[in-house]
Amino acid sequence: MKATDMTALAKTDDWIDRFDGLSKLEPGLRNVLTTRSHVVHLPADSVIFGPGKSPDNLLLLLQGTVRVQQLAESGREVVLYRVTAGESCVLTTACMLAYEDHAAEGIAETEIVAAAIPRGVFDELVASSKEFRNFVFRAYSRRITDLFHVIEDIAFRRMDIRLAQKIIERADTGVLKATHAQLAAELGTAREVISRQLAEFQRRGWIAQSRGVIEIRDCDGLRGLAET
Amino acid sequence: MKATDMTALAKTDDWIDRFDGLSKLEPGLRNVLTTRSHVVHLPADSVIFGPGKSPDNLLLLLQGTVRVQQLAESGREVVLYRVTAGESCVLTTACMLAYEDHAAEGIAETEIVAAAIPRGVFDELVASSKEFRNFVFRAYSRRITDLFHVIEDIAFRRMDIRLAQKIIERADTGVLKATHAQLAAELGTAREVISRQLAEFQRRGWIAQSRGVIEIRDCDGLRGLAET
DNA sequence: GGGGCTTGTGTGACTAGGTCACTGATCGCG
DNA sequence: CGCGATCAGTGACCTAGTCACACAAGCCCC
Repeated sequence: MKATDMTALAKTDDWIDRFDGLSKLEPGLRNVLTTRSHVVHLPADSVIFGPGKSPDNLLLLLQGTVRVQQLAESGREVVLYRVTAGESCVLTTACMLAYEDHAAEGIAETEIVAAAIPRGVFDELVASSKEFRNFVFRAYSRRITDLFHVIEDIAFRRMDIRLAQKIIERADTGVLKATHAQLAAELGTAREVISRQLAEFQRRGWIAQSRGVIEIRDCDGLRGLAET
Repeated sequence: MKATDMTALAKTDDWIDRFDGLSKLEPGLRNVLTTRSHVVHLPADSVIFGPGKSPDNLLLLLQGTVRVQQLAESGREVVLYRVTAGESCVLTTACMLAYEDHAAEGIAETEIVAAAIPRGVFDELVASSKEFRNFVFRAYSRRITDLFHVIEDIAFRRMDIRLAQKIIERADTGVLKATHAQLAAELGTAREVISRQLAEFQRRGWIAQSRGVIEIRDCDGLRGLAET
């Protein structure tokens, strides 16, 4: 995205319409949102929140994606979910600040443009708008569903199936740029496990590999496994 | 709890004070709560909510505990968290109804007494009371923290440690009434795994077992493992 | 109070997944 | 070109989950 576009975004309130649940917001409240929030730009790899760093703004993502992951002391990680443009970071604000320190952190996967709503404004909007309340609770619901899904995956699903799904899901035009270590962190397992599974996928002709890149060769093969 | 006590509860509004975040609620709203919610009694093992059964009341637990667990198609389960007296079931209402069908279900572990707040009243209270909003968001926060904890446990912690912790946590006066199968469901693993671990604990003199009962013999031994 | 049922527990053999300690490959860069 | 850093492959070993059982303890119900 070019700087000029970003400036345009910052100066208009049309970003509100990018959020499903907010488009029907009462005009007066739209105004509150636009005048009392500010559009922020963050570079890729920024830590949005993390242990000891709770944000005091609710972020509504306009551009880019945020990866929310859980870290263990051992250094291993799992990706919990991703927040994409048009979504909000609810868990990470209203929630986080209220309770203890979490082992979860949110990281900008790309450059990011977001509308930051201060805590007070958030509270005010929740109080005054049914639309906004629905927006917030729907966002919560989605995230919690995501968490349930992660738990189910980790506890009950086989690694080979989860890996095949992940490859299909994240491969853009048949190519996925990621190291084995990154995929391991994504799925909450060890690098060696990924290496071995990918070697097997390759042996079966489903993928081709090179340093940091996986190329899908037989998507149906992968899909066959993924849908088991 | 006797029936007479329950009736007394239903007729007074003093249950509100059992909830930390609600005791300072504005008098008018206390009234809304008591007149427009009703106290319900449920027998043990009632399914409060589950796949295809989303509740349309927010439950505030006065007596008893609710176990929230995730089921897989395979039949295996994990316990996600428990709601105890003085807590609310937020995830299971505001959340559930909004989004897709979950694989999670809530079950009464004991006989239950709860205040049921209809959806409309909930919305009204969220709109009109900052106290109530904080109550709700704090409850969300706690639950989500619980979920994070479950994910961390399942993904990164060893079974023997988790089992030792669970025994300590749930053993009442040194005795835990539970079958191996129940403990397995609790921790999201297989019955055989529990049987083997318990056999090992017994061999070390930490516990004694009989059908459906585990008795702690050496709590320090268990604790030593649990705190690894 | 001895059958038969149901439910709970023990066990061995096997597979999947995670850990450790390496080696070798590839890349970027001075 | 050579060097350090990052990425990938491998074998040995351990933990955990699966499968297919056998066996044991309580529970009716004559």
